[in-house]
Amino acid sequence: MSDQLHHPPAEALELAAVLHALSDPIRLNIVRSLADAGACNCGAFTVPVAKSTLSHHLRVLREAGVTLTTREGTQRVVSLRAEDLTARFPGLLDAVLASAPVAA
Amino acid sequence: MSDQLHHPPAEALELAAVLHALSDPIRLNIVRSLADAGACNCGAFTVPVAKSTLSHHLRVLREAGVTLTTREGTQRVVSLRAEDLTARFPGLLDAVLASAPVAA
DNA sequence: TCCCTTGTTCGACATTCGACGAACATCGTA
DNA sequence: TACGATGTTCGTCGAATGTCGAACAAGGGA
Repeated sequence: MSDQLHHPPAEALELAAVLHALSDPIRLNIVRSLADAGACNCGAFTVPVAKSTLSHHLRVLREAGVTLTTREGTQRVVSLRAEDLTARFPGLLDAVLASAPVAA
Repeated sequence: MSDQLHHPPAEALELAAVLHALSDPIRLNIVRSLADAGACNCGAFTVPVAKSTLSHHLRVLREAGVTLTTREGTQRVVSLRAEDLTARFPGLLDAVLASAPVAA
């Protein structure tokens, strides 16, 4: 297997795919956690789903180009691709994060 | 039936719903047309789908609070709720429109 | 009145999505 | 080597989504 997980290059990010990735409450939650905490391993997210489901959501985010996932020993470290996103879609991530105080 | 179509009030717009409404290429196309042309009747959109499908997409946009639809005789006039969206999610619509030059 | 234009609504259908548990792979460590 | 921790992948399920055509509703003219 590729020891590198699939990530789209920065210039290939598609708006519809990014918006779709962000349009799920669970994933929005994950993105907010990442914006707050910087980077997390997969187990650090407090989402009310099974780990296989979490893995699925992280994959959607990763394949849309929203997050970056790297191997760190037996763990995965997930972080926001904030710079790539902002370069491709200026203001989008900021607007989403500003509007997404979860419960609001 | 209600001669008024259902539209969520400005303060009830949900981010995930708005993002989901915008995450479809066809709907993104519609939103861009509206941003350019101001307001259109349903038939004015040049989208490659059947009219029933277009009607469905317009409903999704309307129920997410992205567009406003009013009756105008036998036609419907569809417009962007740009002010409501910007008030609720500052910068979001601008970012989407700036990034959505369709073919880009 | 009859008909045409404009959209909506109603099934039907295939596809996708989100969710789960079970099984598997990988790495670090005892 | 054996085991435990961490995630991924697989198979499955039900619900939602996108699409279409056909039927329907409402207005405006001829």
